[in-house]
Amino acid sequence: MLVNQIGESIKNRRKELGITQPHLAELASISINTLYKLERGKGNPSLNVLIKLSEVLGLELRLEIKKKF
Amino acid sequence: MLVNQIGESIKNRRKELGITQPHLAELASISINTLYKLERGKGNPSLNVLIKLSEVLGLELRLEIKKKF
DNA sequence: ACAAAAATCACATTAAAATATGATTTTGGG
DNA sequence: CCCAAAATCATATTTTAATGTGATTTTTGT
Repeated sequence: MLVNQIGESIKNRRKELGITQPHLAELASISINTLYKLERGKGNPSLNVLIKLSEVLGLELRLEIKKKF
Repeated sequence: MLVNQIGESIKNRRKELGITQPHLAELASISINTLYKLERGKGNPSLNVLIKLSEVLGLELRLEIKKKF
């Protein structure tokens, strides 16, 4: 999973839940700037940021063995 | 998934493949110090570091909707 | 048992993420 | 159409991840 794909997933999930960037940022205790960059595929977020967002959004981060093709 | 769980997964996968920290660090183009900390659950690795390691280790990072319980 | 490599750890430095702020553009509801 | 909120973006500052180095401990192969 690439950086911009993660950003897309976060954004889509946020939209599904009908929350704004400012609201999500506050719920996850991160700055709106960090969230904005992440959603746009800019930057290189830390694992903690991803984990915090996952918790708020009801997502889970998994590291699995890649299926061949 | 928590930070130390990710570290464990990386370490376990590395052992499975029979690679050393110095070797994996070189293959993934990260410092052994960063890898060491990650495996020990210390620190807060960036997404790029996780992606690089995933590629070398044949893992994939996924962000899924959490199953209830 | 020995030696060499690997792993663990501390510490200092560098690079970059995270934040804060303010400005501009876009969007959505009334 | 308005206008207020949201989103986008740039820039500066603060915080911290990533690195480099060296030392110590642990593991592993012979």
